[in-house]
This record gives sequence, structure tokens and C-alpha cells, in this order.
Amino acid sequence: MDEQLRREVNLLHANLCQALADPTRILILYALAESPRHVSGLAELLDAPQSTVSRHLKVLRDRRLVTTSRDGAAVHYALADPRVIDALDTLRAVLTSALSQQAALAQSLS
Amino acid sequence: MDEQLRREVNLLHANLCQALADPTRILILYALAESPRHVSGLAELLDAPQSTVSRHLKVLRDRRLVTTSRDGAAVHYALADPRVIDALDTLRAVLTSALSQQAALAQSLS
DNA sequence: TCCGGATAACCGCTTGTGCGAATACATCGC
DNA sequence: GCGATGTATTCGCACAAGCGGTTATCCGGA
Repeated sequence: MDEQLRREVNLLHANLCQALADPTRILILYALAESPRHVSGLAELLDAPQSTVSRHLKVLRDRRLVTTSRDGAAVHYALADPRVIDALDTLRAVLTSALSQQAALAQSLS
Repeated sequence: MDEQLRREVNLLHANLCQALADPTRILILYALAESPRHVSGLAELLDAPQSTVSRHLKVLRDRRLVTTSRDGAAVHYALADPRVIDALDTLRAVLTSALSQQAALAQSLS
């Protein structure tokens, strides 16, 4: 198979898809898309310890999906690229189609 | 946090994002987007045993990302929803931006 | 019956996660 | 400048889940 595409997909996966491979991180991205927040705010929002949130943020940070800026003692997190949300919304649309299709199928069988 | 969004994201993750959490499956999706194929064709393309390919295909099939149809003794696999590729391409665009940004940063530091 | 494909069980391995504890970092009062 | 405090990151550990590969089995259509 095409080595070029292979490398590119590996890059894509390693850099982005893996970051989306955890529901908590997707929630963080949506939360940040709504409005930038501090770590403590996210922790409260997600009802998780700071250490857990911080580690998820590190994953997103390393892949440059979020940007950071100091705000006094706190750290401000914001979405780096809104297109990530676009992509997720596209996937949600796909999911909606698949589910309704599935529902129609189930109905036709009942 | 909003229980509604929480459930929806969990659904999104469980149904789609998890399917994209493996580079082999992404390659399969791109391969099918290019042209529908048989299992044996995919196995050859990916240079992997049939059982491995079949297992990946099961994941994609269960999540309705691919469709199947019999073609004589063989089974024809096709991409169920081209929007998945759209979403992946969007992510590739995000990745490209992030990488060029990173390169520019590295250059400014050297 | 033969072939393409699906499924299952098993193994070894890697990776990711959550959590708590410990550590850095910045600010404030003195 | 120096601790004290609130905030964030990192570390260590135990645990679960996923993947690859092999093997074997079952199923469907030619």
C-alpha cells in the first residue's frame, strides 16, 4: 500500500486521533469551545481530580489542540483550532444518520 | 456539567471515535474511500492476516462505518458515509496547521 | 467439496487510565 | 527576601483494555 499515505495516516493518528480516543478529552474540547477555562474550572465541571484533568490537558497540549496562557497563579486553557469542533460535529452528524438508520431498520423488523 | 452533552459525547466516543483510535482502521477507511474492496484485497493491501483485518472490519461494521454486500463468494466492503473522510480530512488540515506552526516556532528559536 | 470470510479463544505485549502523593510555580502578606 | 497559600504539573502504582498473531472452527456460496 502507498507508503506516503501510510505515513501520513500514522501521523494523523498519533497526533490527533489518539487525542480524541478518550471521552473525557472530547468533553474538555467542547467545554473549551464554549468558553476558555482554568484547570480548576474544568476539574469542577468534569467532577474529576485536578491531576486527572491536568494529564488529559497535557495530551491535548502536546498535540497543540489547546493553547495555554498564564493568568496569575492559574493557567488559562483555550481551544487552539475550532476546526477540531467542526470535525467532531461532522462525526456527530454521521452518528445521527447511523442511529436513525439503525432505528428504521429495527422498526421494519418488528 | 451538562448531562445531555455528556451522554452525547459518550455516545460519540463509543460509536465513532473509538473506531478511529487505531491507525490500521483509518487506513482501511481511506482504502475503501478510494475504492470498495474485498477482505482479501484489504489483507493484501495492509499486509496483515485475514483474521486481523476481519477483526478490524467487525469494529467498523458494528459502528456502521462500512457496508457489506455479497459478491459471489467474496464480500464487498464499502464506505458507509463519506463524511467520515471529510472529518478525517479536516483533522488533517488541523494537523498541517499545527505542524507548520511548530516548525515556524522551532525556526524562530534557532 | 473447495474457497473466501467470520468468529472465537488464547497469549504476550503495549498503552492508557485513574487516583493519591509529592513536587513546582506564582502570588500575597510580612 | 521569605514563608504561607492556592494552583497546576508530574510521578508512582495498580488496573483494565486493546492490539497483533496464531490456531481452530464454522458458514456461505460456487
